[in-house]
Amino acid sequence: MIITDKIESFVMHCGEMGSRWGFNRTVGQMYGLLVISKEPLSAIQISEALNISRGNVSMGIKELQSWRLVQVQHKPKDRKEYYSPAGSIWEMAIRVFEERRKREVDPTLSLLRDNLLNEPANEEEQYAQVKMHEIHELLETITHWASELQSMSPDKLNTLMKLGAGVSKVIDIKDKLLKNN
Amino acid sequence: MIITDKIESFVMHCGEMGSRWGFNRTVGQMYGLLVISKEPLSAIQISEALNISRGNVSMGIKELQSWRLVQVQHKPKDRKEYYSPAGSIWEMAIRVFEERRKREVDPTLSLLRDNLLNEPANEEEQYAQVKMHEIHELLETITHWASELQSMSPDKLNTLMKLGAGVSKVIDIKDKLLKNN
DNA sequence: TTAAACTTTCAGAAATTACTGAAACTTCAG
DNA sequence: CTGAAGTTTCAGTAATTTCTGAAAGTTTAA
Repeated sequence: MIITDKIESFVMHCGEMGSRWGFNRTVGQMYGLLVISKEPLSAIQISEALNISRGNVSMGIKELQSWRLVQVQHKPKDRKEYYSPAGSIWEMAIRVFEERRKREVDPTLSLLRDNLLNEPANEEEQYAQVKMHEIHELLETITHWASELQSMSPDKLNTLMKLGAGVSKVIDIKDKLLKNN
Repeated sequence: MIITDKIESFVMHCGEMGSRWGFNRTVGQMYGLLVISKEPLSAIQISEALNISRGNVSMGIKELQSWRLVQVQHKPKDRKEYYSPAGSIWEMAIRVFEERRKREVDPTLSLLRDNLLNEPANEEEQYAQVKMHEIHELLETITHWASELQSMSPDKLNTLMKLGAGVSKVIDIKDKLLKNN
């Protein structure tokens, strides 16, 4: 585990960004390290490379597993567990996206659904409910869309993204075709 | 500022989700409160409704302004500043999305760009660089796509989202049409 | 079984982040 | 000007989150 400057700067950056991405500094560093390491790493190697305690590594791995971002491997004649990133960069992005949706949006959707069941008791609540309804609708539309996109193949999705705003024109054409029929 | 149970549960929820959405508890509560309040609120009203100090409200408003999520208003014959959410629910979502991209993705893109300029010094770095390149490409594609989507009218975007995975078929049709010409 | 080699857990310490409240600052009516 | 009505700042404190390291737990080879 020789960590050169270049690798270190990337790993440290992942640490700094960690909390913005939804985990904490060391978990961010750990993931960064695993992603750019050619070989899977053992808990001890991670703890030495990042100067953190063995226990912390264990908790961090657990956290990364809850995000479905790491994989455990074993080497022959060795009882240690070795960790490596689960899936391609593309899958990593999908998973982070998906997990964040679960943590950031789903609880809100469920709260809103509950609140929308009761009749508003006064004018203030009436207004509040209208707003909650708007938010609910928007979040529903977005999550539904997101899950449909996720079900597309990476390949198709790539085409779609590269198409960019051009998709708007394609939709216009479709509308015209439909009218003519 | 009568806060009924229903309104309170929403506001408190925004508080709990606050840190996941990128700000802290009180900032989340403040924003939730502003969103479901029919009338703009003064700093004092916010501080009383949420039981937080006047100074904290000031800092929170500053934070929300940095996200471009609140607007200041004035009432005639009144020197106080009144705050209300900036823009529709739709715009709110766009802004949160945009600001988060700035904070969560842009710094990483710039780090990756810098790192990719130098030649890898050894095999480990070689591998690291390949990975960084993959990440860079993915993030570029996504941010570029996101900014194109943002430039579409809410209306078009809505059509697109409602179309969902169906967009894939539309693209297929387009490809066929192109081949025939 | 045993014990070595490993992993996990968790109470308490350390580090970080958020909040308060008082002082400093700003604005404006008289 | 002056001072009343407001806003902002920030040092110190409170609350929360993260990290450590030792103890408990697990697995497996012999």
